[in-house]
Amino acid sequence: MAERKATSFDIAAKAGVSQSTVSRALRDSPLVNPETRARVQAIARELNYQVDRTASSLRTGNTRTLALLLFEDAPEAASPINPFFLSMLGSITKACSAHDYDLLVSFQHPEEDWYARYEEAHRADGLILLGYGDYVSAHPTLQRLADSGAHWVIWGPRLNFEHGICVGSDNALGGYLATRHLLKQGRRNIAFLGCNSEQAPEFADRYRGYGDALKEAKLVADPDLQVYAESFEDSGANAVASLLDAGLEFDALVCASDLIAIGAMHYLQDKGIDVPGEIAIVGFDDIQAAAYCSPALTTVRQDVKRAGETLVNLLLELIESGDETSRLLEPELIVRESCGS
Amino acid sequence: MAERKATSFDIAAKAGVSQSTVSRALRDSPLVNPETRARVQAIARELNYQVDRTASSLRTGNTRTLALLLFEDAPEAASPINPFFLSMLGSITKACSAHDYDLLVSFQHPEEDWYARYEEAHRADGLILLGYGDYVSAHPTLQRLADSGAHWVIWGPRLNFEHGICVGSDNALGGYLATRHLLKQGRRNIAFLGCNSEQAPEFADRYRGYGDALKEAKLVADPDLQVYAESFEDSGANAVASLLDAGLEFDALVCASDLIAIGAMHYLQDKGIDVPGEIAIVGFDDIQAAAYCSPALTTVRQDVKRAGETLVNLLLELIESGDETSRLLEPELIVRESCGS
DNA sequence: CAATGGCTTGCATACGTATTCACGCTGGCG
DNA sequence: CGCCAGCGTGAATACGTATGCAAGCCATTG
Repeated sequence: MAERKATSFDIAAKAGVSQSTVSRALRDSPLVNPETRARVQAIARELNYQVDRTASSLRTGNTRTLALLLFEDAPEAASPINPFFLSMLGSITKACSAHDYDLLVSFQHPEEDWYARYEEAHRADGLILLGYGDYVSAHPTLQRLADSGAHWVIWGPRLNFEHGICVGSDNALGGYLATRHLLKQGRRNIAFLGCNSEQAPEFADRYRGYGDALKEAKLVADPDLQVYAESFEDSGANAVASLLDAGLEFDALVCASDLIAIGAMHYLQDKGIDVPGEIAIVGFDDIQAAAYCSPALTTVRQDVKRAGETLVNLLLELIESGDETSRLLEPELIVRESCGS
Repeated sequence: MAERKATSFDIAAKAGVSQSTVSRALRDSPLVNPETRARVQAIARELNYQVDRTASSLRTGNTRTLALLLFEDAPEAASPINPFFLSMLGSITKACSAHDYDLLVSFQHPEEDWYARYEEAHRADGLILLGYGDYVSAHPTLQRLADSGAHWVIWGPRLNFEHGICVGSDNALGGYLATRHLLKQGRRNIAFLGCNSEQAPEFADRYRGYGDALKEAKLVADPDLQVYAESFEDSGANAVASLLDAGLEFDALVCASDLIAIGAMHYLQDKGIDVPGEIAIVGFDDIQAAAYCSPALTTVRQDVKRAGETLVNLLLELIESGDETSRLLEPELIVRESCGS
């Protein structure tokens, strides 16, 4: 069957009506006689007719498609994708399906001038930007995007652009919950892994929450126990190693991400240190691996399903009504084994 | 800037040439004078002009877009996506980017009549089908797709359709490698978890490889040690529980997927049984969590990166030259801790 | 009986691009 | 000096759909 695809004209001919009527009938327009509509729709089914979305988009000006732009630190094909973003991708895809929208997915080299490609090229009605803060929000082209009147949402901390909206977790609250829980367990020397990240400004908020919880407990955070880490296992291992090497006393770790936590946990276990017996650990994100490792990782869950739905819903409302506001989602502490409860 | 988007006519006016010339210049046609071309391109840049892909597609008949259809057992938004497919999604996305193609991602309810939506509706030039075998390959609409002359590739075991090509792992080889390795470690009572899966026919090939390795070692597979499981943690736990409850002797598990292996491993650990001391475990897939669990899981890696590239490359060649053949990819044994090496 | 209005339908056009066809101009050659 | 070749350009059109506008028909009403 290399035959030409059926068009609305073919249906029109077969139904003995005009192409306009076919178009209206297929879109359930009230203008067309119910009988005619039924006849046209029957013929359309019979011919396996599908509206040509390309032509339809050209005519109507909208694509019923959203574009997801993923910003990764290392966009080479070799590197694995951050598992948290991968889950977000899954939930966003499902949220789009639910609204009968299609989703274009694409990786972006942060250095590239990605600004124009999608909305400009009339490929999508709106954009979802996903990636660790600095790689996206500090990008000069984001300003251009904001100025362009395009429809977009971004995952991450709130930004001050006139157009475009932000959806993110309340990272400070998350850091606070993690730390308070450890304090309730009686831990007193709590270190924080993930300060001064260049990669992820959201870590700074988590760190702030950690400080708040200590302050509330009338404790002073020991500056030596607050160390740098990025969201990789290696980095978590290095961070905890530096603490051990310095001979510091600590009985718990609040980690700015699960990858850091898992790296740190494995390092401690390799050194024969019991987790959570000697050192309790709390992570952040609740990636899938958090539940699988031993001991299972207590962590601050960012509800990926709700996040994806929120991003998509807000973007669609923004497209339709043009008016929406940024949102902050509440994270949730998931207590497993690594915190010693 | 709510202004109208610039069109090729705007550029034409500004450059003092016709729209035809603009179109040719932007596509680097040799027909147009190099000077004119440079001038036109400069103006296009200046106006932030982007070719309207919708109109372009309508005219040329191709979209430079592929569609990825993901078939999941439980398409409700609540359920998490199988991590192996999620990684494939990532690698396919990257492979498309590398070819400057866009990727449409969409979940499919297996019961639905998904056949027509993409190529038919002129949304994509080709289709990639991804999901556990039966949900896709046994579907009646796949036959319609195969008959329709559409361009598509499917991940999984080879199928006999006239059109369309299959890319999959050599699952039998994988099962063989896993089992042979355990035999080399001196294990003799090796159970297999994942027989008779309704979900995943590829498990049957893995099981066959397991049998081949035993036969090669002149061992007879104990039928009691070959149990049913689907690719969920719970199912793995149940499977190994049934072995323990039956009081059977075994010193190793070959699992048809990593999720099964992780479920089984945790169950054994809960019962105070040492892995790999008393029981060695090998999984299949090499999902991210395999490296993170304790002990780290020895597993048969399906090279997700190469798989994604192969799917995309073959599909593109199929679209362009119309002639390609199915491929079988070699899996690789990744030795970690859970096998007791 | 004429006028009005509601209900259906068809005609014509626009969306923005890519490409076929035709044409004008320049220079070389007979 | 005239003709032809070839390069560069423009005019016109097609891709398939959605929709504003106009018109036809029938029934109702004054």
